[in-house]
Amino acid sequence: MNLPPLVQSFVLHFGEMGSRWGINRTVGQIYALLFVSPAPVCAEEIAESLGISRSNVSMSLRELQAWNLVILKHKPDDRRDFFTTPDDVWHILRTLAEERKKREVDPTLSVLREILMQRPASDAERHAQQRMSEMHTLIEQLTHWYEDVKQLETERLATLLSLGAKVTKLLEAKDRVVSLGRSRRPNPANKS
Amino acid sequence: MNLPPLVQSFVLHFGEMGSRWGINRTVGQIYALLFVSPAPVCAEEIAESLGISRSNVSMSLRELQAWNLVILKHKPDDRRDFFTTPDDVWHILRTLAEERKKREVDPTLSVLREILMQRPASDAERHAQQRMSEMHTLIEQLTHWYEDVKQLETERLATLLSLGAKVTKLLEAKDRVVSLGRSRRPNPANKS
DNA sequence: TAGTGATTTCAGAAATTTCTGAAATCACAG
DNA sequence: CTGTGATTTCAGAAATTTCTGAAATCACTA
Repeated sequence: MNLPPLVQSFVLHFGEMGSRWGINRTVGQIYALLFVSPAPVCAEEIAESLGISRSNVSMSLRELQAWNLVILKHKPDDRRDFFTTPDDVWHILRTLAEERKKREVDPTLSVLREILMQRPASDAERHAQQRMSEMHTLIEQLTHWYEDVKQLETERLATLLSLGAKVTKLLEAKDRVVSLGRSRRPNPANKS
Repeated sequence: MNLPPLVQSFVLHFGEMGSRWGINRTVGQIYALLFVSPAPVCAEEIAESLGISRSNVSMSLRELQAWNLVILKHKPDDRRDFFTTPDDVWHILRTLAEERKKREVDPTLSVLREILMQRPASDAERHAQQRMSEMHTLIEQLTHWYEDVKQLETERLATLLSLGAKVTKLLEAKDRVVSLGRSRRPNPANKS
C-alpha cells in the first residue's frame, strides 16, 4: 500500500471497521479510498494503491455497486471505468440507511409477520409469539418513522437533528396551547 | 436442534441475520432463544436446544454479556447460572444503540479527529482532509442528536416516533407564531 | 482437605470467507 | 474477422473465524 500517510490511516481504519459491519476489509478500504480521492479512480489504480489483486478489486467494486455506494465515470477516449462516491455526505447517509434497512430490517419483519400468522401449538409457542409480537411492533414503529422522515429535504432533516430532544419542549408548548384553547372553548365531542 | 417449529424459525433467522451484522450465528441464535423463552435458561439447556457444544455456549454467552444483552438469574439451591434478556424491548433497543455506537461510531470519530489535527503535506492530503471533515461533521451531528434523544423517557420517545415527519409541521407553526409575534412587537435586538 | 459439579479456557479441527492467478469474456479498432 | 486491452469469472489457495473436546479452574460441601 503506497498512499499519503493521512489517507492511509483512514483507509486502514475503514478496512477494520468494515469487518465489524457485514462488509469485508477490502470493500471498506476501497470505499474509503474513493471517498477521499479528488478524482475518479480506475480499478487498476485501486489495486495498486491498496496492494491487492486486480480480481479482488473487481469483485469488491461489484459489491459496492450492489450497495449503490459508488458512481461510474468515464473519460473521453478511455475505455476504462472510473469510480467515485457521491459528493453529498447526506446523500451517502440516506443510501446507507436504505440499504441496511433492506438487508437487515425488512427480512426480519417478514419472518416475524410470517411466524405471527401461525397458530401456536403449545404454551411455549404462545409465549414466544407474544414476545415476537412486541419486537414486531417496535420495529414497525421505527420503520414507519424512518419512511416518514426520509422524505424530508436535507435542510429540514438537519434542522430537526439539531433540535434534538428540544422538539419535546415544542410538543409540551403545543399541548399547553391546545389545552388552553380547550379550557376557554371546551369541545363537547372530546370525552377526556 | 429440537425446538417448537415456530421458535425454531425465529432462532434460525436470527442466526443468519447475526452474520449480516458483526455477531456470529451462534450468538444470534442464543439471543433469539433467550428472547422468546418464558423463563431463564441455563447453559446446558441452551447447548441441548441448539445442538452446539457446551464450550461454544459459554463463549457466546460471554459475548452477549459484553454487549449487555443478557441478564443472569439464579434459582435457590441451584448453583447454575440462568440467562434471560431484558423484558422491555425499548430497553433492548437502547442497549443495542449504545453498544453499536460504542463499537462502530466512536472509534471512527476518534480516528477522524486525530487525522484532522494533522497538517496536510500535499494537495491530495488537503482534499482528503476536506472530505473527512465533511464526514466528521455529519457524524457529530448525528451523535449529538442521539445523545440528546436517548435521555428521553420511553413514552416521550414513542410519541416523537409516531409523530415522524409531522414535527416539521409543528416547526412551521412555531415559525409562524414567532414571526407573527415579531411583526406585532418587533424586537430591535434581532438583526434579521 | 478432598470431592463434586458447574463453568471456562484454549489448542487445534472444521467451516467459512476472502483473495488470487489463470482463463474466459467483452468491447471495440483496424 | 482478428488483435488488443480492459474486465469478469471462478476454482482452488490462503486467511480468518468459529467450534469442539479435553483439561484446568472455580465454588462450594461434606
